[in-house]
Amino acid sequence: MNEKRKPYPYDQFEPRWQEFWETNETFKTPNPGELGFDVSKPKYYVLDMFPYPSGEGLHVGHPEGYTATDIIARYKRMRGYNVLHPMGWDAFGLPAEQYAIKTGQHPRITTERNVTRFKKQLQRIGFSYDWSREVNTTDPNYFKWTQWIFLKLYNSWFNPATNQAEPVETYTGTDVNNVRLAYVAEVPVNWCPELGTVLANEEVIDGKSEVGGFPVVRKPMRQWMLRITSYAERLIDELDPLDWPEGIKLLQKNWIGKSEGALVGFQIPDCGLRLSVFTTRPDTLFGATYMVIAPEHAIVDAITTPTQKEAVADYRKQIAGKSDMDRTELAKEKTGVFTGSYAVNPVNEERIPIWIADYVLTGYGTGAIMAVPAHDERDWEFAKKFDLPIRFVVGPVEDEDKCFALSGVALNSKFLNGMTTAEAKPFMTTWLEDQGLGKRTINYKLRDWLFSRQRYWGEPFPIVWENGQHRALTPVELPLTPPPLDDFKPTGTGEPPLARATDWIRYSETATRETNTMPQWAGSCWYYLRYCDPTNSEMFVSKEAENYWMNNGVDLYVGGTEHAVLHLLYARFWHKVLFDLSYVSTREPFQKLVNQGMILGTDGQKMSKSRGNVVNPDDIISEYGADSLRLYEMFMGPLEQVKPWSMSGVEGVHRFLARVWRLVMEENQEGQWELSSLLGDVELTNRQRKVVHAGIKKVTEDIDALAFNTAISAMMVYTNEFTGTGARPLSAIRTLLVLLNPFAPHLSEELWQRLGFDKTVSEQSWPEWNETYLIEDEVEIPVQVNGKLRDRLTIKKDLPAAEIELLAMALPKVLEHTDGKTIRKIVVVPGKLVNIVAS
RNA sequence: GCCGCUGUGGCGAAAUGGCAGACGCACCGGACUUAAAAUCCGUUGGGAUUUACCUCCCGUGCCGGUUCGAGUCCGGCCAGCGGCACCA
Repeated sequence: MNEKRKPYPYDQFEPRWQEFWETNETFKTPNPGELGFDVSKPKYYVLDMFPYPSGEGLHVGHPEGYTATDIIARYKRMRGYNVLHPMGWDAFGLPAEQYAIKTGQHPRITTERNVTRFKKQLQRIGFSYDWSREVNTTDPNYFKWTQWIFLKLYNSWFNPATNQAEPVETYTGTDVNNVRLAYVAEVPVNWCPELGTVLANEEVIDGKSEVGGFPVVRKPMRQWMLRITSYAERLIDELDPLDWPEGIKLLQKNWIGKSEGALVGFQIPDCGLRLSVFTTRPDTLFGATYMVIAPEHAIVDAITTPTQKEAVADYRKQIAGKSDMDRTELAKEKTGVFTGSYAVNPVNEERIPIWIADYVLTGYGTGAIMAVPAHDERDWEFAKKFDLPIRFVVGPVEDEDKCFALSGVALNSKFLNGMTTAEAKPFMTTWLEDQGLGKRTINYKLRDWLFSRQRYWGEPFPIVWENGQHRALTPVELPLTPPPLDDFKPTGTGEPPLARATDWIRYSETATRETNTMPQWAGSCWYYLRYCDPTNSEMFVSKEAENYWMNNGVDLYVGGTEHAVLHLLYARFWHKVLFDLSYVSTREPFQKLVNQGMILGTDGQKMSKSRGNVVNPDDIISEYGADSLRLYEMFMGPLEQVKPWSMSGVEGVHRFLARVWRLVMEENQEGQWELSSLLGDVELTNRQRKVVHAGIKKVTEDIDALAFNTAISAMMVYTNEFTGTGARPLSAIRTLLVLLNPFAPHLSEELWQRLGFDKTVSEQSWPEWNETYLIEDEVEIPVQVNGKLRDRLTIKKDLPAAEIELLAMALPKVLEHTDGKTIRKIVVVPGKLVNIVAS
């Protein structure tokens, strides 16, 4: 019946300290110019990826990154920084809307309830967020500025001459609507009938929606787009100096997919048109034996001959009915139809047939290719299937029955013959340019960002339509809030749910509102800026606050890899636009990025409800306390690594914290905790002093390197050293509590207070170590024979190499193992080791 | 298929090119206890040999290389995980 006796009373003091921090606003960070701001301190901005407050509540993956940043935040404060460490909610999104569709409950209510729950859960872990800076993307005072930034995009264009965004007023071309960074286009989109909305390419996985896994089909629709492709070059180049994991940089680069090549024009004599293709292998032009264009290509009707008309029409119909997934599944087998027309290869005047095939994509390059079957796998397959000619123009050709897609030496190529691929490429490009047949070009895989959704629970576009023309609202008309609705269901026609709000739509006698909403990514594109100045009603962030906190960007940004190409690319894009328009002071938002590794279930599998292996942080806190949760999440292994959860591991760190507790406290006869009788104001022994200083050094260096697991090991070693029956020096315990504070803030504060030390631990400055205490005058070094450990030698640290050698050679073990052998070499690394090479 | 990451005890892991396995878990043994829990102390990579202290051999996914010396550096594989996937 008795509740299990707790090894230490965390359940009593943890809530007390959380309340203390809240009432005292311990972690409130003033802005420059505000009361309590200290100009003399340097700034540090440490940021978490804010969560989507789902109905499920927090899972143990969240506190992993959040604990890491909290340790850094607390540590940096103790090291004398002004620390910005905020938290907020990325609260627009599909789950709340789906729930609303099912229950009729307004998404705002669901969202508020989830936010409250998330916040409570986070506060139970004792994070040192400045909650006065909390932001919520669904708050009109927040999305007012999301809409405002959208208007900046709408009212800007990318000037290639200056390589940056400028206000549309500087554009001198004919139609500004062709260059706006936010524009409307009729494009083939990923339409998800089940969700009743279109999705970005990034939100479609294997032809299914990322959310829900519903089928997605291609369908042309009128949509809002953001011209992110203008920034492709800068998004690649400006990645270089950032302190990000190389893998993530690479992921972004591959996503943007830059490739250099040439545009080549092919004449079609029969209709007088010219077909332009993109190729990265202009050196293989002599091997182009046919052409392929995408079935959707605009030129198809014009070039199809009467005899092929029916076949082409059939094929196009067949392709149009296929979803992307079907296409992928059928990718193994090439399909296509001959158009009946021929083009002329500009280098050799050869007539080559033009086909249509769905292996050529509309959206990339010009939607047309020159096929060089001898040197391209896909063209090879296609040529084999339809019996088209194959001509090798790069050698050495070892097997005529295989495609040769590598670099080599040009052959059968007239003026290119003998050149290596690397030489032939630029030579041919220059030749084409000189002849007026083509030009050097760079192509990107990145497409413009499909920015509209047919949903209710998102930011409405600050746009009205009049006489078929779109026009921006003025900033004073913001925020534009969504209308109240009873029915949140998709209309099924592609018309967004907002279309049901007939009053809201009517802007004036002649103008109606845009009914699409922005995607969930919108709010997270700039939230880190809002934290700098969260309540500003005049600007999205004041110049002064932005200048101070964003100087050199966010200093540390921690989050999961799943955002490598979505959020992190979008946010960089918006930031660059704001930079170009002089609203922010840095080219890049996030100076240093760290990805925490996923936490798996105890079975080593990804945590999921269906597997039933989900660990709930609330349960861990109830049973072991918040400090144990924090400590375990950090002790599991390196932050960036994927690692499985272990309940006995939690108990392990829990026992460690209990040992720290009993270092200071002991239980009396009545079972009450009182200060340990072993505590004393005693001098440290040399050994203890070394342990203290080595501990400070290790913990400090490990925190700086984000190696929290080894920092915790070091504190365990430290604690074990003083856990004995001997006297416990207060000075050593005091230092331990300071080192422990960023990791286990509740326990360290509680013990600090019970010991009657000054103020709180949070207010202490970080301890320094003294290197001289770490130097031993005697060291034990290994003695090896032929690289194998044979004995050890304890010597004075600065003993000359010659003397070490003598001592080593006199060791019985050494004599034994070198007996009968010739000494070839003796390697002495003073203070490190001796290696005797004998044979 | 391409790109990236990771392979070390029974488990999570640690190790500026220099004593492999710190720290923790689990296991085993001991102390305390009427007993249990908790706590404290100790053992624990594998093998051979020995009464015992000892001593020796093997060992960081596999094969090779550089080096006095490789978990660490280089080359070639293999496996697991993640990303991209007809991008011309």
